[in-house]
Amino acid sequence: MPIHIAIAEDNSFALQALKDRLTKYPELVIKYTAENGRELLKKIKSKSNIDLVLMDLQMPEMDGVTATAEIKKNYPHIKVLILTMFDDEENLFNAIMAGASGYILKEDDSTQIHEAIMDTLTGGAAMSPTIALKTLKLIRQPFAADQQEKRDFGLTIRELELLTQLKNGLTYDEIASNLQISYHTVRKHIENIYRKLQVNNKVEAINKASDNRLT
Amino acid sequence: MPIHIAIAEDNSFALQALKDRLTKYPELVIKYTAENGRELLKKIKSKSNIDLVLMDLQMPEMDGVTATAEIKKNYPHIKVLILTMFDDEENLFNAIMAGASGYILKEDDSTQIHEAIMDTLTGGAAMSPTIALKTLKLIRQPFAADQQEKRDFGLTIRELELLTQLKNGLTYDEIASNLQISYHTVRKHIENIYRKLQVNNKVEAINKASDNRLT
DNA sequence: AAATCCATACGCAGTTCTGCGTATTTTGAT
DNA sequence: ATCAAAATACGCAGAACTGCGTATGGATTT
Repeated sequence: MPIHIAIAEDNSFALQALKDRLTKYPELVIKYTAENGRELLKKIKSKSNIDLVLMDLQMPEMDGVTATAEIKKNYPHIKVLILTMFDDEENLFNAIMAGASGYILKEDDSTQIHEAIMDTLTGGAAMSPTIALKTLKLIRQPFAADQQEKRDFGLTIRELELLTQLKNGLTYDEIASNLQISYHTVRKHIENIYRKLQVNNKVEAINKASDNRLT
Repeated sequence: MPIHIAIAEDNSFALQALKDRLTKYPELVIKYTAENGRELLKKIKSKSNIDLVLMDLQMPEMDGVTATAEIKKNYPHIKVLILTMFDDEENLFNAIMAGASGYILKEDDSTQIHEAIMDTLTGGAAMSPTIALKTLKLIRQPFAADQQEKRDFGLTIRELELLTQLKNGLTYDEIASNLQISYHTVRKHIENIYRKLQVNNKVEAINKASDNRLT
């Protein structure tokens, strides 16, 4: 069964190089190409249906992230694979957020490209280790806090104020000035906070407060 | 530089098969093995430092998910790669939540195992397309609206490791011990991190890293 | 071959933080 | 009005951190 592909790439040299690599797999049929996101969207609208888009990120008129978002909004069944270079992680991540199914490197050989396309169309996602790790970390975030029950440790209002100042990275002197109390008082409050939270330094106190949603 | 590895696997046949495949790469040094999570934790505590654990999921006494969580809590610098079969996605996902850096299939050949280990130790994550897609879907839900400007400040992988240790509230001495480098080196790294992030203390560095999703 | 970046390592001086003890004043509840 | 808790305040000693200068070896790039 042929796989219908569209390509968005403004650099004609890169485009040709990519097309050359795809010819090795006859089932990969390039239906049309575009030089930017806006042109791609027009062609998707007017031409025949496609299964997958290979999408560059930096393009004039409309960039790849925006184009990806538009495609997923209007044609959610079309998969988007991002064409990228190693040093473009920021946009790449945005593209994944916008709905891309993964990405391939511009220097990938035909085998790797084919594999990424197949992974994508069979219900997977093509992702480099670096991007994979970023997503793992993001995914862990909201769950980490829910794992343990939250306590309030009997902190007073004033102590919570101090904790907020600590969290902002202020020194004891700065906190004293902010709250209009002496350095010594700041210290005593923080001693009490540490005892209640059972920690021994700023960072631990901040983490524990954050884990328990005290600040 | 040798990579120090521990293995937790209760099936002696599978263990031997894995060890055989690792011998192809002399830099991968198996420091010790364990038949369950509890035994592994004991050995980590009592024996020399390791870089990475290859972890089975189904084990008696203490399963791989629990063991992973324990390791990441107490030794966040140790990477965990899960040993799994294709039909084990549920636990696998839990393991990733618990802090695993990725996984390898029990039937992977030595090349794939080596690649996964290297990906992991150089700051990436080893993930199959199937698992990758699961994480992508999860990640898009809660954070779709979250597109602020993020920078990476040119931090190196090593510096990001240091940042993670800082975030956990460790002292310089503890970090030095965890990463097996001198106290002086820890300080120099942190000085460089502060300069790149343009901050002057731990708390500010941690906040800035967190704001920009560096950790 | 030279230049650059990265990771490693050390010392000095100064700042900031932490634990412990002590003490007075203010506030709120009985 | 009294009692308890909370907030305020001070000093000492030691631990931890920070800024700055310097240096070396390895890896990468030019």
